[in-house]
Amino acid sequence: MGRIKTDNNGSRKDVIVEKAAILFKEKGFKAASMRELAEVVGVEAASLYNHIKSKNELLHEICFNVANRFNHKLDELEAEEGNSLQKVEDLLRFHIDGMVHHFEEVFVCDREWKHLSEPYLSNFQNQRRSYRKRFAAIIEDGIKKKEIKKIDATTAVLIMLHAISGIESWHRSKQKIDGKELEENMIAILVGGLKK
Amino acid sequence: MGRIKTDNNGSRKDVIVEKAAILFKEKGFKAASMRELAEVVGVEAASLYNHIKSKNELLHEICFNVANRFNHKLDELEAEEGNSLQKVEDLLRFHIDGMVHHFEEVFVCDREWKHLSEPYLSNFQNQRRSYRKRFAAIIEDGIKKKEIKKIDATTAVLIMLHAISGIESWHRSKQKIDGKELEENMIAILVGGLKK
DNA sequence: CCTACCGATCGGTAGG
DNA sequence: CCTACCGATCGGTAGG
Repeated sequence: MGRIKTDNNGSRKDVIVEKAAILFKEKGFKAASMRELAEVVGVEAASLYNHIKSKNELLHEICFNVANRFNHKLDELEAEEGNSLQKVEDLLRFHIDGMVHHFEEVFVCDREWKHLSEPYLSNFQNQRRSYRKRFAAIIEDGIKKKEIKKIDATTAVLIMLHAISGIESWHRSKQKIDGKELEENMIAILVGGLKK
Repeated sequence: MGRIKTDNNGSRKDVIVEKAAILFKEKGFKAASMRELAEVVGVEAASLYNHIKSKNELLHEICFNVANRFNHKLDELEAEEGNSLQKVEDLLRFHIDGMVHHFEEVFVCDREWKHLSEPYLSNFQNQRRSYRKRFAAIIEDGIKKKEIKKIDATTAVLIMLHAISGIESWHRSKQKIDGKELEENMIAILVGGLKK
């Protein structure tokens, strides 16, 4: 029953989520209205609800898409053997790449997750806390192995993740340096700060 | 006419702005309502308008208070002679101190300035751009004098300012390390990343 | 500083 | 996918 037709809704919903990310990034979740979103998508506001359940669903779709990608990357990294400093660099490059190439979703996930509704909000906060702990554990491991200078790992994680979210300003700037060059500069400074 | 009485409104308004900063930080500017603010202040919503002109006025009061403090600090720093790396460290410590001790206002200024109304919005964006350029100029000066490693100064500024805004997470965390220790760790990593 | 209230806009639903 | 519309809530004002 509807086996064939329902799947066609997939791409339509994807477009809505994608446009929502752009809109939420520009105006903020609360300030963005469903009527504006409808206009961008090219339908009446009421029609959006044939594809989505609520405005909140759009936000948690965006946030969990992003969170899942990062969690998956971290899973991979933890499974690898090797130098901790190299792992940190690898993860940073993944984050930088995310900010450069999936800017809107990552930005919305970073800045608008507070507006998630329960139970998604708690779930998200737990995942976020866990992610940071695992990231810090890699750094601590590196400190133990004398590959990384002795610093507070939690603070280091906090610095790195937020530093990367600064790529927002890079997107906005006019005399943009090249994305690859941005990445190399960020790595030089951030990884440089960890070296002994 | 009203020379004496009008000044009494000063402290009352200050309380409102202060409470507004806390509320805007917690819920975001758009999601925070004047009725909630009134409740926190301890009056009816309508009574707030005897002290302020609009919700927007609260936001630009907060944002420009913060911006003025930072601009003033930078003025001082530029007037000094001395080592560029030291100046950068000094400015970073000022920013860290701002995030630790004037958390709500700085946070709101950082994250909610987009909701400023014209002409304040344009004014704010200009000030912000100018501030970053002046900060970058100090770093470039340090590179020229071989006090700082050769990196893109604009990227460095972007990293530092955003890294510091990460202190938000520190405020939220339970097993908080000491404020002073946080500062030293941040300086070690960030300034460490600039050293040759 | 309060009571009473306005016009605008919001997210979302009914029904086709 | 649209027209028509609802209840709730918003920022703000009038008048005392």
